Amino acid sequence: MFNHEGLPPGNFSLGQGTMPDGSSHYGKSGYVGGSAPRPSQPQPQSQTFFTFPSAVKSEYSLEGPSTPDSSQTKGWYAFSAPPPPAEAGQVSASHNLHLMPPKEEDSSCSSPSSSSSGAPDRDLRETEAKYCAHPGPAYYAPAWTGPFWPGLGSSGSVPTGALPGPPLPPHPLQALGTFPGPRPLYPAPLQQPQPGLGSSSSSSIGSSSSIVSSSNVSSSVSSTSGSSGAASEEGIPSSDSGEEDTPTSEELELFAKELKHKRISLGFTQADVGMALGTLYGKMFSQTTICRFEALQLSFKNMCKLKPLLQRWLQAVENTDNPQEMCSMEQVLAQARKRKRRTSIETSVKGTLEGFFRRCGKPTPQQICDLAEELHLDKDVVRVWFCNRRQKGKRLLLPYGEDGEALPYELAPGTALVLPTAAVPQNYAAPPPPVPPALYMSTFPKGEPCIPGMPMPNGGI
DNA sequence: ATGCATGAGGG
DNA sequence: CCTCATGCATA
Repeated sequence: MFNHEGLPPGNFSLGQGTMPDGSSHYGKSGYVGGSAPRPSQPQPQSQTFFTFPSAVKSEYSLEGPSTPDSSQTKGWYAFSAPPPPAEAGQVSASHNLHLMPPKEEDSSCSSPSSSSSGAPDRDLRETEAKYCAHPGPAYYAPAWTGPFWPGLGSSGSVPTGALPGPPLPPHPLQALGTFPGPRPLYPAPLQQPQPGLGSSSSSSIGSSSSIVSSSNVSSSVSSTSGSSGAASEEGIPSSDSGEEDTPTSEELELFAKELKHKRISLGFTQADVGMALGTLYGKMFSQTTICRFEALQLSFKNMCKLKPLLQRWLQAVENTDNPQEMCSMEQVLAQARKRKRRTSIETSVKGTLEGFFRRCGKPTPQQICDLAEELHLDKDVVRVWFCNRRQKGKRLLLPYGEDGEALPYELAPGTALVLPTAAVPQNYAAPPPPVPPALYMSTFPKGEPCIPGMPMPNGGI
């Protein structure tokens, strides 16, 4: 029934066959690891090393120059884990350990909403049933199609007109019109005090604090504002004049479109914009983020937070003679932070994970562990996969209130999933459920019910 | 455009 | 551990 909890951590992947083949990429070694001169970032990496919670954390390795095959160990554990060779576990385990995921039947999904208890499981809405007793309509697919922004859809889509013209406030930025000629990419590489913008700031959209202050960025800007530090607080956001306070979904959507449009017209890439923000505010963003912004794939809060910045950028480029100046530079930062190689999960494995996810969006550590073993993946990989999957689910399904509040509406099983057509960003036009159905079921024996939002008690850590 | 990863924060 | 905001690496 249950399994050993004490799985040898570290060794999942060591097994031989697993990773190597599956994930093809490893060979590439994009990283050169050490050599990079990294600008030491103020990251607290240190702790990482020591913490090793579950022992599995050994990944990264800069495998240095050579790691080729000799060790065959999959490339990534440079210092591969601890040696607890519990190989026995591997093999034998394979059969005795069965993940006990959620019992497929009823328990798990049956009442998706049964959670009525008020459980706010916003995510996992998609969980449905395919696997549940009834074959029902697999809502799964539909789920993906949707766009996400609640308000948007409703509006019927956007008037796509010109923006209402949010009053973009006259900002210091305008001063930018005349930039300091050579825009320094980043004001200050090392020092990034952006506590404000950081994730945490999320809390306050408008209130985000220090944005500008970071550095000289503002050589010109700051001066304008005068009070750099303090000002920052109000500076950016607020001044924007009251409007930035929580824009509606429609506004965000319109803005995103406008941004994209103008950006393209001006010939800028998403990366350029992200960088420009760095020059303007000292907080740079990646192409990824800009892309997601344009596609409305960020959380509502996050969108709200970024909008003012982008808005200012837009104004700046529009007002300047040579926009080119704002971007054009090229990415420089090579983050030398060694990052674990990106794991490439095989499609079939992904399908398995998806199948599991549908029944249980939040597996317990034990389940993760078992699943990892079963799939021959690192436990952390599995854990992260679920985290990302949940995040993705939310991103796509979570409805927002017009005013920005997330409305916890519970969807009736069938209804909600069918998202209202909204202005769909471009993606996901027709999302054929990427998951190959069935097949997986068998894999998981049913164990206890896994309620989507709740961690099972027993699974415990 | 997206998938997987990292890290800060919160519990 | 989880969520969230972000970003590198990739497809």
